[in-house]
Amino acid sequence: MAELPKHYDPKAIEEKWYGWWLDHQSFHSDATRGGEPYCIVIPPPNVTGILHMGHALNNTIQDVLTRWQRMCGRNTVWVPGTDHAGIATQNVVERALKKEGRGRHDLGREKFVERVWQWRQEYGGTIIRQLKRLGSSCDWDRERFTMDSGLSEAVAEVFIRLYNKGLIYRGKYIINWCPRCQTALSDEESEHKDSAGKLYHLRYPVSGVPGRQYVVVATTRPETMLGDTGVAVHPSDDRYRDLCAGGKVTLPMLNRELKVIADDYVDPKFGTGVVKVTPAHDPNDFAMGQRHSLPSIDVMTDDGLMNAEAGPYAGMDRFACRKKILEDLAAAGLIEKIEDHQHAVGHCYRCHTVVEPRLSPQWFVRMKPLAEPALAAVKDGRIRFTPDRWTKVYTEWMENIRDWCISRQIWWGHRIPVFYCDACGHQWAAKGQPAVCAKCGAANISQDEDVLDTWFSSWLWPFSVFGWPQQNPDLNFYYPTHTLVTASEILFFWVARMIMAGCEFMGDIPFREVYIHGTVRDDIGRKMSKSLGNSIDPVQIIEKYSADALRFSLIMLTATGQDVYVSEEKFEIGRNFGTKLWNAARFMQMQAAGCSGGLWSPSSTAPLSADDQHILAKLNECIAACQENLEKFRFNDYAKAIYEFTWHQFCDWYVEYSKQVFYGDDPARKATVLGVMHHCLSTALRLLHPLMPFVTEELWRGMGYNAQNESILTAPWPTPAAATWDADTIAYVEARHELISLGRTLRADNGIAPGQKVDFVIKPAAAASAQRLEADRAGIMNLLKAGALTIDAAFAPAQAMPSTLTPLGTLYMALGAVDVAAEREKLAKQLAEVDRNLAGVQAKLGNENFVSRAPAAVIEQQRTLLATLTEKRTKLTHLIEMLGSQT
RNA sequence: GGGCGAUUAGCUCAGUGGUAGAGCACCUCGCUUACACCGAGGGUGUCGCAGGUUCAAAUCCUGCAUCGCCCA
Repeated sequence: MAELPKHYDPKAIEEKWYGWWLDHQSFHSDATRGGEPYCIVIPPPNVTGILHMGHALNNTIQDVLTRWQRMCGRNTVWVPGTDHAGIATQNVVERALKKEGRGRHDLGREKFVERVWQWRQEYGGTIIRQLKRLGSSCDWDRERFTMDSGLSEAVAEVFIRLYNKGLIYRGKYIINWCPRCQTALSDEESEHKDSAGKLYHLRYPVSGVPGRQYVVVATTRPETMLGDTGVAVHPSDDRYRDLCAGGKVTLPMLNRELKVIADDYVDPKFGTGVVKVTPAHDPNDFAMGQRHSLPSIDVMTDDGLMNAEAGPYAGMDRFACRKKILEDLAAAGLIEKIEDHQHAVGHCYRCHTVVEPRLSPQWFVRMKPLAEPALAAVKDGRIRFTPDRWTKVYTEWMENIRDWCISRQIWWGHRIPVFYCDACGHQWAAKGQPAVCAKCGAANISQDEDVLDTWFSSWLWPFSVFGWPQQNPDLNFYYPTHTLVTASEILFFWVARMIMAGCEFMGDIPFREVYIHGTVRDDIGRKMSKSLGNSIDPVQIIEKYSADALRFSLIMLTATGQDVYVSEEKFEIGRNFGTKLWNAARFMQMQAAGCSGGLWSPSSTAPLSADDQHILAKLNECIAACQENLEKFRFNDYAKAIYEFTWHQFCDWYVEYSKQVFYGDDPARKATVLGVMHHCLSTALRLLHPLMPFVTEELWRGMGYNAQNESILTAPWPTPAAATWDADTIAYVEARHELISLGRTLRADNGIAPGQKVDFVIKPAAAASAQRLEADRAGIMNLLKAGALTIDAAFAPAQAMPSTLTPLGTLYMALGAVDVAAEREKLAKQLAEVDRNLAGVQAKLGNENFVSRAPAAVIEQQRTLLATLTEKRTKLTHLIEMLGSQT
């Protein structure tokens, strides 16, 4: 095979392998194939969306799980798709129309919806293409869209079932109205932002109460006073007994008489203890209005202007009206005071316009009955959240659940399947387009104008993607799905509702585990957003650093469930790691020539050196760590485990060790070492494949590991091998690594250039280590760049020599000229450190409480430490004495 | 106002009771035939503050401070 180029060039390779996987249906799963299923459904991205870092993280995690489980042999499917994003998509198309000088009403409903479909055909595939660039191993044959006919049927089915069960109702309630989108929003779609506002204290004239000219009410939205129909005080508030006993309060500007009511809702301690009551523009006021039969007066239009009820202010924008009404009140001397006031103001999650709480006829789902089984599913552990703390957030939301406003006053979406008969007034829910009234048979019927909230289709996703309500083998095989991977932002919007829908319509949970990852932020902690201009485009990162680098870096940075801080330089981690891996493979290719006979494999009986055994032991540890961390959703620890093994164990030590074998003249040893390397690399590639699918596939084939499994995608996930080595050997190699590092420090401290050879002497601490060191002489010399190496238990330096204590003995470096003062200082510092530690250990062991109460193992550990430190102290003292006798 | 999270090396973060760690950045030396997207070496940081529990606390408990998020 051709020699690999020096640098990995991802571009061509990523395209090549993604194409190959698609051509070979590698991501496709089929229920008829049987086996143990593993299933993930994608959180469907918005069809208008483009890939951002949040998607990149979310989908990388799903792909890691999917590829891992596929390699583990499960019949794995990751179902992709997009949602129709009612408001967002309609906004996009309306904007395009506006450029043509037209609005949706110019086209009419039917033509407009056609136009949206057209838009979707043309531009809706962007994010899907981007997910492919990322390497997502979705089963694209199963791609779904929430407006597909099948999914639309699911929506209708669900609506009708709930409607007939009495769980869907229509009524006039306070909802969040977006005057720009001109539609109702659910509570979850109204984002509360803290704003610096004002609290206006207004005087409302009073008559019929001696000594009281007016009452003072406080409000943050003075324009809503035009809809006031009452003022309220707390029933036990003695200050206002007189007012309740027959006072008359008049609304300024409109001279409307306001009813005085007493209601527990009023907080006597807030403001003056009197509140204005505006039932049509505030949820709490609405509730009070209901309790006291106050009329509700809506003073605004759909687009946020004041309507005829606002009298002289009719036609003004709501904020212009606020300004004008304050001027007028001030002129009339009716403003008592204005205070600064911090409060949360709802904003439309799509267009960020200030939401207007407003009385409006809308459709709602009664959530309480749906919430109970969904709450139980989490409480009894059938569904597990990771990190666990989300369980509490979920529980609290579910326990205080409020009804869900599902109607939207837009055209793009699933139209509410409710029909009205003009003849008999009958109202019913039905699929399709009934021709006549279900009750009286009259033909003049009409359908409700509203469409459903997009989430009303998303909450069915885990089963609607498999064809529900049609019963079929896929649904039986894949449902319930296994893992849901999502960000905390849509816990209420989506996750909670899916659980409710699963329990209600499938009679079973939709998934077993929910992994909630953090939000991707910029490197100073701000959420990435277009308006801040701080977002990093994942596609650009892929162009510059490769998809593998993007994926690896993101996961490496993501502590379980914590937010991720990214900046562009961070992606170098993944790129550098890919190159490192690539070059290790190149090195192995170059060594193949000098081997004779069969390469080592785990079934070989060829003798293994200590280093061979050590790297195999480390590989075992790595396999175990990858497995454990993936099982626990500790993706960054999984990434770190494979990174640490590949770079610091395999490349830093084993590859370096191998050089003296390859540069030597023992062909059988060469074959063994190369075989061990291939075993390590082919295993590491498989462990890494879920995270870096492209480079691992390229190397899998490039290194010729594809005899049994053409693609690494279906190669078996590694399991730890049976250990054929002993702990002493492994410990010895670790100790020797330490010796070599300490020797290098000696060199650096004494200013020896990296290439310069210098002689070393080891005075071994024990006979056993002397033997092993002797056997490893060549390797040690190589790694220390030693000119000569003496191993001598009786060694006593005839002159001053830089030295250091290692676990295997004292290491001396031969130098012509030695800076004795510097050497003495270094040793003195080490001695001080030993003394400090010694004091700590002695204090512990001298403490009777410690000895009597600490576990035996801890005491033993401290005793060993005491012995080690004492010995170290003796040796250091000796070294210093030796120096002292020199000049 | 309620809840949750964070506070550890210059930066980003691991570390859930037993001698403080990683990556990056930075400094020194080196283009030694896998790799300069590299190698070797370099870490005293009041583990936010104050109490408490314990033989032993970055780790458990309480309070406080600062920052962030969610919900009212």
